[in-house]
Amino acid sequence: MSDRPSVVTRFAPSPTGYLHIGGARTALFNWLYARHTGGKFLIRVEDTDRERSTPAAVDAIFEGLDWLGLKSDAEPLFQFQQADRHRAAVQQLLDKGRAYRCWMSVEELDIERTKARAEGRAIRSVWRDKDAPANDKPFVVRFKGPLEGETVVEDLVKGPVRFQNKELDDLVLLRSDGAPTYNLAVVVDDHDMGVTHVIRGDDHLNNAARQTLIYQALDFAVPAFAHIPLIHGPDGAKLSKRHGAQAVGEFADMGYLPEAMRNYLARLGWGHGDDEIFSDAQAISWFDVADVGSAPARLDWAKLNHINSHYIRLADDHRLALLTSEAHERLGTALPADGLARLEAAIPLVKEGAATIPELANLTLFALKARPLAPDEKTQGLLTDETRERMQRLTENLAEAGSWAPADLEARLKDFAAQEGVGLGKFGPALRGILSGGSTAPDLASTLAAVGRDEALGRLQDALFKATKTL
RNA sequence: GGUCCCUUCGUCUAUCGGUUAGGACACUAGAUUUUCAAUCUAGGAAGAGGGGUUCGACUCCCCUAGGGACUACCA
Repeated sequence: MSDRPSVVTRFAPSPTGYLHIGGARTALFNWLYARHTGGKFLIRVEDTDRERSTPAAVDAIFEGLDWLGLKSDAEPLFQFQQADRHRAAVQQLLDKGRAYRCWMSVEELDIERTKARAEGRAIRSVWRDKDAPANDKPFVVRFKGPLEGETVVEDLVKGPVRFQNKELDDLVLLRSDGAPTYNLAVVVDDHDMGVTHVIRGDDHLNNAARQTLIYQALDFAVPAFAHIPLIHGPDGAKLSKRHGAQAVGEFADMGYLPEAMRNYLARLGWGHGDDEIFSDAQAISWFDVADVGSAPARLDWAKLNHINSHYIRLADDHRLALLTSEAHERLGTALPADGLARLEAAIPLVKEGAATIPELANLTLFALKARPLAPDEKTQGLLTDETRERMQRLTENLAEAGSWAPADLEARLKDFAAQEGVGLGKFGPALRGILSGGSTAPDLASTLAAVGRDEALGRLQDALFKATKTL
């Protein structure tokens, strides 16, 4: 009996840049499927292109996966390190007559390519059936694909996809410098890693047919394929810089929570009835690649915001305070020494109104300002003589408050309004303006309480009594 | 050009031959109101087009149109 888990999935990014949001979703689907089936989720870095692969990109990708909470069940594999194994597989193919050396020059290839294109057929090398001449010129090794018959890719998302073998060209397995190419390496590595389900982007569907042929030539079991559609921008075009963000790091910086990202990304292209908001545990128990939609989905910022605001409400206040303080630093807000404590006091009051962390930063501004607050124009306008005098009476009233608890403050404000014979609208806005310095703030009693007795009375005094008298 | 994939409200989706085509986001109107929100209620909004198959098609088949991928000694 084998102790190998029944399902093994993998995420195989090429380290040529940051972790793209589409790639993140691919990783998420692989992860979900592995978790759902009780299998394993592996990561393989496809760095066979030495020109374009960079260590910085490797770091960026792992950082992105880490942030998203997608951990590999084994040490990540670096494809380039398997090069010897890849070359051995090519030798095997050569020995079996399923591959051949090709001495076509770049120029010759160019000519053949344009010719083949004009004739609407796949390109063929003249060396496919020619004996090797005695020479030491550089050559590549190509796969010798069948010219007849068809290859069917049984795709879990798209259904069976049929390809005529004669349409598939003889792809390069080994470059002239002896380095293996992607199409060979994926097959060998996926086999060696025991991958049973290849879940990857739509853009690989055509390759799947060629790869299937290689699997067969090598006598490897062909894994199940699932080609998931790419994510498009809100306008339906391929996601690009002008859509706001592509890298998962950018989403993090924009104040989205990883759990919100997982929920949103899972919902993009996959669904479970009418469920919109669900936990990781629910996603894992419900997810099946076969249920992934076959059409590309567009990134919808409004919905992402909605889901994120849901998770912000659920999030722990201390965690939010930390994130919000980072956001404030990025925004250039001057944080007082007790900034974190002030944030933690203010966040429960405003978190329901925030869709992202920067919004939370904006909503907590009122609590962080240092005395004396610069009065904004609107508040100045509110302070007619009548209102100013009423506010002075209110300040004196508040100064006598025995309790600074929100409920008591609330009652006190109401009593004061009654005592003055006016509605809250007569002085509420002015009180708010003075307390917040013009920033938005929660309801008045909560704001008073969050700011604290001394600070609140101080702010009132600064605004109302500066030139006249002290309290 | 060739091969392949895709097509339900503005967006994400449900529907797996018989539904008043459902939900969510967004939007609109109203309620609430001490700012900004949030919240509550109500409302408008969809099967790309054309042929078939069938008693009956969003659902199955074909064609067209429109998107997209691949067509590298990139992955």
